[in-house]
This record gives sequence, structure tokens and C-alpha cells, in this order.
Amino acid sequence: MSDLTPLPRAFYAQHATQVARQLLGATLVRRLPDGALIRAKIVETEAYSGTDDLASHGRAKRTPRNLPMYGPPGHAYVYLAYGIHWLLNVVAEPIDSPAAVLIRAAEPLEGAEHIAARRDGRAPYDWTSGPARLTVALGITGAHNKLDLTTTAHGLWIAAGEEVPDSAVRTGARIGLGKRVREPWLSIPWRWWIADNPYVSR
DNA sequence: CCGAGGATTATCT
DNA sequence: GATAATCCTCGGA
Repeated sequence: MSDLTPLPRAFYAQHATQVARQLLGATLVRRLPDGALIRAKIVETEAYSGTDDLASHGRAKRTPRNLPMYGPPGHAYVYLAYGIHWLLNVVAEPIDSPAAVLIRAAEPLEGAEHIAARRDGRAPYDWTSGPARLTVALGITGAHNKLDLTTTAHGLWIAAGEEVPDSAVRTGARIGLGKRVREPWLSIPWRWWIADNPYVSR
């Protein structure tokens, strides 16, 4: 039985790039309303940090949408992209420092049958290999925005998982950035993933 | 196999 | 009014 204790708030208080790197291999845990448990290993993340980062929602001043990024670390920041997709982020860095880590993909470890119920007819590696697919698989929506992920109280948290050695980590530019994003933010290697893992997005 | 374009709506300008 | 940290489908080769 693995230890499902939530990671402490101090972990998320680090710079978003540190959090993104260290979240690789960690276990994303979801307790569904009916009590069913889903566990998934995080295999791909992206960091967004600072008011200078043109790719980050925090690039503007505080707005109703990006307010969670300015809030306490370890809370969820969930927002709707393209009018269709919910994306899950974890707030990083201390209060008033706008930063978050986007959870882009994860590998199912337990409760695959509960994911399959929502992803009928798809190949398993299509279930969670993308930020919007992941939220569908785990039943995450805007209702989870701002929730504290350092407690098990809300049915969603992150626990320590396996250590991923540097030799198995790859980095690259972030994906799907808008056309307003210019260098250096366009190419800065703030995306992390586990090499050769089939659940990493394409 | 690959690239183009549509879906669908909260949020910001 | 335009845009968006994506995904899926469809048409062409």
C-alpha cells in the first residue's frame, strides 16, 4: 500500500520550475464522490511564472480568473480553455507571486475502470495523455478551482511517488502558446516530461 | 499518414 | 469583438 499523504505546502512554495520538475513521478490522487479511488503518476508538466512571462495568465494584473495564481501555493487553479477544456494547474510560489504548474499528462496506476467509464472506446494511452483529457479522466472541472490540494478533504491531492532520475527527464518549449507570446518565453524550456513514457502528450 | 479547421464559452480588451 | 496553456474529426493524398 503506497503512502497517499498529500505533499506539504512548503513543497509548492518553491519556484514553479522546481515544482514542475519535482512533480514528475508524483502521484495524482482522486477520490470520486462515490468513494472510488484513482491514482495516476504525473509524467508531464509545464511551469508558468511571473508577471514577465508572456505565456502565463499571470502576465496581466490580477483578474478574477488568474487570482488563484496569486494565492497560497498548493491550491488548484482550474480554468476553461477554448470554451471546452478544463485544465488543471497547481499554484506555486508564495502568495502574491503569480505562478502555477500545468499538469499535462499522467499514467493511470489504479482505478483505470473508473476512467474507462468516461473514456469509452478509447485506447488507454489516450485517456490521460493531454491536459484536457486528464481532467475528463479524473472528473475535474471548474468546481475544483481554488481547492486546497494539501489536504484529502476535497477528493483531489498529490502524494509523493517514485523518484525520477535526471537521466529520464526531458525538457522543451511549452505547448499551445498563443500568438502574442514572444521570445524568450516562446522557447524557454519550461516543459518537463518523462522520456519514453507512452502517456506523455504528443 | 497528415494538415486544416471547427467546437464552444469565460474572460479580457 | 477577439482570443484562448486543446482536442477531435474530416478531407485529401
